Amino acid sequence: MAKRTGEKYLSILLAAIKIFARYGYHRTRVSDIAREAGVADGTVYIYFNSKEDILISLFQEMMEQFVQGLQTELDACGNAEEKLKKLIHYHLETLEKQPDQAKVTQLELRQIDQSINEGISRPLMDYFQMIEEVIKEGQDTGFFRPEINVRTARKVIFGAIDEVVTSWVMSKKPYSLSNLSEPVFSLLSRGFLI
Amino acid sequence: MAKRTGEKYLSILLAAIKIFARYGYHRTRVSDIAREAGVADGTVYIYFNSKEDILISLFQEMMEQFVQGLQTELDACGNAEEKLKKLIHYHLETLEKQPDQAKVTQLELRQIDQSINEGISRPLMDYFQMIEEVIKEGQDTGFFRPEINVRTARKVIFGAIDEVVTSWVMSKKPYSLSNLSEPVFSLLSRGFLI
Amino acid sequence: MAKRTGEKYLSILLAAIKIFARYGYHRTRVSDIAREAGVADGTVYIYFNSKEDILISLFQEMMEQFVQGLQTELDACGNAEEKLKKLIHYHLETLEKQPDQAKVTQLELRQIDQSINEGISRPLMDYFQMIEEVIKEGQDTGFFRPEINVRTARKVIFGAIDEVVTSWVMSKKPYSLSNLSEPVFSLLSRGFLI
Amino acid sequence: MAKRTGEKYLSILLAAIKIFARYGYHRTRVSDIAREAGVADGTVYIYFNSKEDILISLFQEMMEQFVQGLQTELDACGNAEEKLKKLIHYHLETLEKQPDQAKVTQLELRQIDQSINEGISRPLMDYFQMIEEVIKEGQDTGFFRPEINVRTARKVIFGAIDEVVTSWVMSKKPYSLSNLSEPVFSLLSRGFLI
DNA sequence: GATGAATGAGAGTTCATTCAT
DNA sequence: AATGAATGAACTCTCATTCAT
Repeated sequence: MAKRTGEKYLSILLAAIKIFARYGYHRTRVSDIAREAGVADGTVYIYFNSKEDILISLFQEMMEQFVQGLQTELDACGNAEEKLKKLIHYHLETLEKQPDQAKVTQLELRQIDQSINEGISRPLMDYFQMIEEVIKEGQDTGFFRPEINVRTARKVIFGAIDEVVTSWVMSKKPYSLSNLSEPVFSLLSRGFLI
Repeated sequence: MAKRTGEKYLSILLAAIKIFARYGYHRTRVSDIAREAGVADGTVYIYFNSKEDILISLFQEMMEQFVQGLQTELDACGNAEEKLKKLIHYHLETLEKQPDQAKVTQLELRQIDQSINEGISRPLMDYFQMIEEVIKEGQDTGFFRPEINVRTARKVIFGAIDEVVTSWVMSKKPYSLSNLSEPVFSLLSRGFLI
Repeated sequence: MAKRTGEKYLSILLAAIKIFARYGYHRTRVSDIAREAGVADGTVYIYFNSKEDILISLFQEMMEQFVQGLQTELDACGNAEEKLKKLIHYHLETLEKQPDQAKVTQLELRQIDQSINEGISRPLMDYFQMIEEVIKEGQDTGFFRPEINVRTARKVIFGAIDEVVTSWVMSKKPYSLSNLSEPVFSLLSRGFLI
Repeated sequence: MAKRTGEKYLSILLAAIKIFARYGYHRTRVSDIAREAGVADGTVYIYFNSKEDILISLFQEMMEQFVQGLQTELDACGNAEEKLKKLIHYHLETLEKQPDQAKVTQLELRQIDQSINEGISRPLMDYFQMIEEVIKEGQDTGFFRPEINVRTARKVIFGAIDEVVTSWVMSKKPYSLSNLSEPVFSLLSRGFLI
């Protein structure tokens, strides 16, 4: 039923990022988004099924771009170690450059009933998949410890990066996020122990 | 204004954990909680200021217990390495034993407007503090790499554990959570590289 | 924010007069008015900001018509004495012909917090102004006693008429109100003394 | 059921005058009055049947005193003209000396559903009676015009005084109220005409 | 008599969504 | 496709009143 293409689709999406980031998901009215996008309230429902659908679509569009961009970057890397380093950097850098998106991703998106959310978890799965592939490659090529459980490792990596971003968003961003990619990588790759 | 002690305070809190875990924060009506607790709707407002206050108080009570229990455990450990291992294990084990609390902490709690939430971040700070102290101790005693930035390390550790728990909660818990403490510790302490 | 024009605006206003007069302001539910007006509950809030706003708007619309009609009548009078007579008669006659409005004006309107009510006092001021102008004219043309304080005189006149109406409304109207205009005028113009 | 005597009865009444005058009837909570009176919430219900009953009792006590005092004053007057003059003065002076009571009488009392209020109209009737008796006496003794309808005259007199007081209360009392008794009497007794 | 914790009915208002134009 | 007026379900919170102690 939802159209999901066209100029107005984009205006609404851009308006939504802005307004969600400013007021938060629950405090945002659909009419606020419509006004910011310069369309009528009803028009929003030509392009989206619901208010929640806007937020989810937002995330999907972002993830699609993110995953594509990440793939390109990874393809240019020589080995798994480089790839992991690149992945961390790309994640942090992308969100640093788009603070509204970062706010929506780290805070607003989590206000949606997680119980069902196919719409959120599916696009994430693609990213998770990529992380796991990097790990597997690292094991196959003898860079990473072979006894590591891939799935657990992925959770640790993603959780670490995600928390670093969340901290940054909540702290109102007084420091560079992408500068943290090196220490995060170092921690994850070499660990704490001497 | 809110009373915050007494038998009914506890009944309401226990009822809220159960109901929030079952239906989710937004789908829960205050009257649902009141009914489960066996009190009148109005009684809830003698002990709590608002529906949101219930959720936050829930978290605060849980964190207080958690932090206390963790402190006891850490005090019994010989060195920082052990402490870190214990911390990870305690975090996973505690939530595994209280799946309702885990659900509320990992999913429902994040549906509250993060923008203001002193009530959520303050108790977390205490936990963050403890993690950072373990790291510092590890550095002082020569177990952990001294060049590591303590704050970043804390985010990596907490993020990793938190993501492991979230995954478990969302997966409907078909596997043991506490069994993951060993691999998570191994990853964080030794890293990926061979 | 409130629209304040259109067909439905009027339906709601008319419904409100009827229902307020029948049940009283506090016992009337917004949904009662909506049903009587044949609109949805929410529609009321497109045209009015609040339940109180309906009552105040009601009064404002009535006063606007009242003041306009009165002006026309006064313009047709030859002198101040005639004007005062006409004013009293017009006031009593108007409310006698609109018993629902009379009830709302004399009883329900006064149940609103007087502390703030700009919305009530402003329209009244216009009427007070007209009364005072009649008095001044009477003094200028040598009909009325020149030493009389205009403001006090206005209060006496308005208070007298208002009380006569209130008595009539509370007595459930078993007698003609407009028939009292002659004796009221006589009392106010000539006084008690022989 | 209500006790209506005793030390606490009085404390509650005095507290109520103060709080009603300050916050208005509807914005006052029974617990506010109880706190001000230094008693428990439940105690209020030993002495009064309801919140409305407090307000009405307040008025009744005031009117009883008022009517008694007025009677004493009138008894000391030589003739009906003097009595009318005294009555107006006494009314204005009494409320001027008790501004909290004035506020409650002129504004808060009218927020009660007038439709039924026996409790308000009965005490008023006594006062109305007294006014009418003064008028009759004036007619009998040849001071007042005999053709005047007593009831209408009473409404005109009471309405005039009442409006003068209401204006004063709403204006936040920047002028002397009792000073107006002379001009009001002059207007009512001699009228407007030259 | 006095207390105050507990009750629970009650309604104004919001806003996502629809649909006639 | 676009509009925006209209809909009506949904729900938190207040507070007068009660009653066991």
